[in-house]
Amino acid sequence: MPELPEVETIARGLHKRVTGDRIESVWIGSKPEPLKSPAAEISRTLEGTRIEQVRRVGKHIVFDLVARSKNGKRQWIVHLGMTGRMLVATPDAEVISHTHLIAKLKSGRELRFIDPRRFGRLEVRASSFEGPGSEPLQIRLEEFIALFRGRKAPIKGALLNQTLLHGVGNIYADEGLFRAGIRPRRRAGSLTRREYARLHSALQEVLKEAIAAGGSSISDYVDAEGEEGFFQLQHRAYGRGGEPCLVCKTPIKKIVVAGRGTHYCPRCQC
DNA sequence: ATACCGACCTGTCAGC
DNA sequence: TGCTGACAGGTCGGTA
Repeated sequence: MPELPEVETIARGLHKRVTGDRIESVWIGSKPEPLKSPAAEISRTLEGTRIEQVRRVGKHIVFDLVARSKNGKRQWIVHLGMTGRMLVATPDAEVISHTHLIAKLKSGRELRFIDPRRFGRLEVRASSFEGPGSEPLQIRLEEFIALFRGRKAPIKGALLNQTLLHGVGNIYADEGLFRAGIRPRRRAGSLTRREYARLHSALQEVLKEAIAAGGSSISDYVDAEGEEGFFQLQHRAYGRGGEPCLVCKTPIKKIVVAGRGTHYCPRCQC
């Protein structure tokens, strides 16, 4: 589900609502599949800590936590997979199906992790989490070019590779390539300097606009307050297969690249 | 090292 | 109405 703008929106919402709160107890459901750390370790690590801040790294939500006694800094890393949600709820709110974790907070509120497809992952760590790749919103052009030089994979696939750039997923790869006028199947290493520059700024632009719109809600994305985003209304390529290009009216094509549904304009993108 | 492809899960929707 | 198959904001591990 969530790519950089959605995770950013969720992380900001969580930061606003739970910073300074304390995790009193943690319940983890009986199917502990969506975990990277063992369930007992997760509860033990979270319980009694104060939430110092919540932020996004790539597609991960990072909770920076401080234990009460020792100066034990620790982190709770959440990846939402395709369908994960992290909600702030009141205890009387109905516990919907596929709720895998509930953290009770001192304020009386709860953090709830819900994930129907269970592609999401929960992990606790002691050391600082850097994420697998570079931040799309921070990377400078030269470094951006260096990531893709020499690569034979299609540029779409390279954009999805989290060890290069982290945070870009299927929607924003398509939207970025559309805005940059570059076909998704072009070999990543074959772009001209001009094209890399266009892609670099197009990606940053679309990601920023999407954050400002609260992310894209296709079927089930909601932020920490349960609110939908509305950037899906501004998609120019993603999900528009067969519909006329907003620039030239040519029907948008839908193909498969790197195993993912891929949308592009055969006239505007070269 | 790099790239592809199926597997992992559940829900939904189109087509028959 | 109900079944089947395809598809979905993502990653991972095995294979070539």
